[in-house]
This record gives sequence, structure tokens and C-alpha cells, in this order.
Amino acid sequence: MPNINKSVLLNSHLFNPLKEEQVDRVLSSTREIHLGEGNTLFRQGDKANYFYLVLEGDIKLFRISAGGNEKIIEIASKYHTFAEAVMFLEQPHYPVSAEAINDSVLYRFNIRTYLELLSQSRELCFALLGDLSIRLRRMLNEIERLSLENGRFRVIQYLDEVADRSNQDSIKLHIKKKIIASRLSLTPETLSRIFKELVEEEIISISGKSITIHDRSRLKGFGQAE
Amino acid sequence: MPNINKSVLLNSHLFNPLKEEQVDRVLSSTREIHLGEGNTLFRQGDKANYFYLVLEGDIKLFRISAGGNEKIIEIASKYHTFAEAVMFLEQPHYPVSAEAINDSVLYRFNIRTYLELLSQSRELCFALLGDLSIRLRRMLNEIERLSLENGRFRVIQYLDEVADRSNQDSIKLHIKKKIIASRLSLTPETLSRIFKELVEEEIISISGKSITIHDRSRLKGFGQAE
DNA sequence: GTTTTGAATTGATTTAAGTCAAGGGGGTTT
DNA sequence: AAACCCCCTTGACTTAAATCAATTCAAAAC
Repeated sequence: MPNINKSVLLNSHLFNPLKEEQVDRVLSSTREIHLGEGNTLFRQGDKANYFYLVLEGDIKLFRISAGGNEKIIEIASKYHTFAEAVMFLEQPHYPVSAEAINDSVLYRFNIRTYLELLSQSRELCFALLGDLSIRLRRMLNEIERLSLENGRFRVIQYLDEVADRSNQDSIKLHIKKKIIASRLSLTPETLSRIFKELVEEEIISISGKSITIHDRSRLKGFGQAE
Repeated sequence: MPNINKSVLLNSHLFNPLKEEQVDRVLSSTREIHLGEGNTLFRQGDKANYFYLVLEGDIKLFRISAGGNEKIIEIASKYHTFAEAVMFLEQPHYPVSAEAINDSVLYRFNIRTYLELLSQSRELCFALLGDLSIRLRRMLNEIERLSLENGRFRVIQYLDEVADRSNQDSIKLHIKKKIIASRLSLTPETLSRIFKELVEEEIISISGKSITIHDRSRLKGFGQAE
């Protein structure tokens, strides 16, 4: 068994209901995975035997359309889990592809082992149910954003969210704008233009990879162009 | 206790893992609800104490944007359950509004009662986990459709889906086109034009409320305009 | 049967965002 | 330092779909 950091696991609600010995059981089938930038972890349609927790780096989860366009469904970052939702499909196949957008370290958990523990622990079941519920709500919000809100508003919401997470009005974009664009269902060109607009209206200012939000409280109000 | 049809419940995977006495317990807190066309069942943000099973009619689940536009997230029809996913949020509030699009009959289940049973039945937990997984995958598909596919393709997919369900090449639209449009994130005008296009290209033909698909196997291929 | 009402269609126009193509940086390699 | 690469930006143009407005249609109400 590799030296897995237990405390990281116990901070995740998908593991913290487990007893010591159960955690050890999970660990016995856990691997630490290293991925270089651009490396593929799995592809949409692959048989799903594992789910993952991000320790370092960022993983993009995406789909490709018939026309070759890519839509990033989610960017999984530090301490986020992903692909745990496939566990309960009869023939588990990944519904998206996963690729590292920078050098990344992951823990890889065996779905089978985890399922065994689920059938032993009510708390774990509830934790996973809670996890899936939250995911569902997030996707619902995403659907709303895509169908009811314009690009500008999606960008503003994104900035607001990131600022929330870092708890600052100054944001460092540690991922390429191209990636952000796809995450927001925009082309890089359009994202660039929206940024420019926001800068001209003095809502934000950009220098290199950092963005400063000037009036956070009013940011959201600017969603619809005046 | 009103006369609830047990066999309907047992056909639903959210209830069939239950033992006789457990089903009875659920039933003791179950109500049959009748809704006229246009009646509201609940609004987004309301405290969620119940989830539902549709017996007759159709319920639209939707959100309204700041600008007043409506997006129908889902249309729940005969024997479909909805709002069961909110159960696991700490402060359960409905994430969408629900309204009958025609005269409808529902069973209304108490979330609290159901949660108690969940903690007693592993099978039930697994059933619900499976249910949520499928829902997640459906939403993922919806996100893909919205961000990677055009209106025409969404319409075609919709027709294909409905034809699949009824297992016929001839479809009866029992709901207003306006509703279908919103479900597909289109305006009624655009939907109408897409239908017209498809008719002119002899892919489908429409008379009143019925649509006939001429070449089902090739329908999907027509997604992108030629 | 005529009137009324809302739904659906059609037409003309606008708009948000995509596409295609050409430049500008900024950093890395040699 | 020059050359290279890649990301990002900017410009010109196209396009899908929304909007606004008018009309047709169909079913219900009288």
C-alpha cells in the first residue's frame, strides 16, 4: 500500500463516515496517480472501475460533439472528487472524458471496494446521496445558465464564484482562458471580448493572469448589458 | 388513509425494495393530489416536505430567469417521480417550480417518512442512489445538447425520443408546442420554423397534433443542416 | 352558426455569439 | 539575442436564433 494521506480522505465527506478499519480497506485498493499536463485519465465510454480525488492540479471533464467541439462540464480541483456518480449504473461507463490541464496528482479509488463499504454503512450511503444531490443542483444551475443567461452574465458569475472561493477581490487565473471559455460554453474570442467590455466599463481590470473586481457587490447587477 | 393503488408504487423502483409493512407506512403519510391545468404545485425556493409520483397528466418543472423567461427543465409524466432529489439537502428547498400543464393526479409522499425508511433499508438507499445517478446522466446529456448542439438537432432528438417511448413512427403531441419549445430551450417561433424545415425536407410530416417520422433510422443523421 | 380567445404560423428585422483570418505579446529554447 | 511557439486579442464577417409584429387557425363559448 502506497503512503496515502489518511487525513485528506477523512476531510472528504465521501470517506469521513468510515471507521478506521474501513478506511484502511479503501486504502488497500487505492493508488496515487500522477498525470502530466495534457494526459488523459479516461475517455467517455470507457468502463468505469474507479473514481478519483484530486490532490494537486486540475482535471477537466468534458465531452466532444459530433462536430469536434469540446464542452468542459466541470473542472475538478484540489480535494474534489469526481466520477463517483457512475457507481450505481448497471454497466458503469464514464459519461465524460477526463484529462489533466496541468500536472496533477490524484488518488484513485476502487469502485467495487467502495460499493462493499456502502452496503455496510448507512452513513456512507447518506453521504453519497447528499453528494449526488448537490451535484444535481449544480447541474440544474448550469442548465439554467446555459438556457436563460447570456455569455456576459455567465462570465460575471464565474468571476464571482472564483472570487468567493479565494475570498478576495483579486483573482489569479491559473488555467488557460481557452479552458475557461469552454467551461462557460463560449469561444475564446467571445470570452476575450467580454473581458474587454468589462474592463472598458471599469467593472474589472486585468493584468496578465490576474483579474481585479472593482465593485464586487455590484458585479452581479452588471449581468445584463446596460 | 385514502385508497392508494399499491401496485403502482411497487412498480416504481423507489418503492419496490420495501416490505409490505414499510409500504404501508409510506402510504399512511401519502396523499392523492388533484391539480387542474395551470395549477401550481410548488414554487422554486419553497420548503420541500414532499416528493411526488405522477399518475395522470403532466407536470412541468421549470425556472424563471431574471428577465422573466421560462425554461422547462423537465416534464414529469405518467409514473415518473420528481423532487425526490432534494431530500438530502440540509435545508430542503425546491430548486424549481412545478405546475400542471394539464389536469393531473399525483401521489404526494412525505419526505420525512421516506427518509426513515431509507435508514432502514439498504436496498432502498441503493435504489435511490441509482435513481439519482440516472438523473445526473440525463442532466449531463441536457448540458451537452444545450452547449454543443443546435436547435434543429435538439428537435430531432426530441422527436426520436418520443417516438422511442411510444414505439411508433407516429407521434401525438399531447402538450402545447410552446411547452415543447421551452423544454428544448427554443422560442415557439423557432420551433415552428424548424418543424417547417423538416416537413419541407420530407423528414417528417405534420397534421394537427400528430407528427409522422418518415425515415426513423435516418432522422438522427439530419441533425446538422445539409 | 357566429364570436371569441389563445395557439401557432409566418414575415421582417435585430442581436448575440461563432467563424475565419490576421496580428501581437510573453515566455522558452537554442 | 534571435527565433520560435503558443496563447490571446482584435477585426471583419456570417449565422443561428430571438424579437417584434401581423396573420391564420382551431377549438371553445355563447
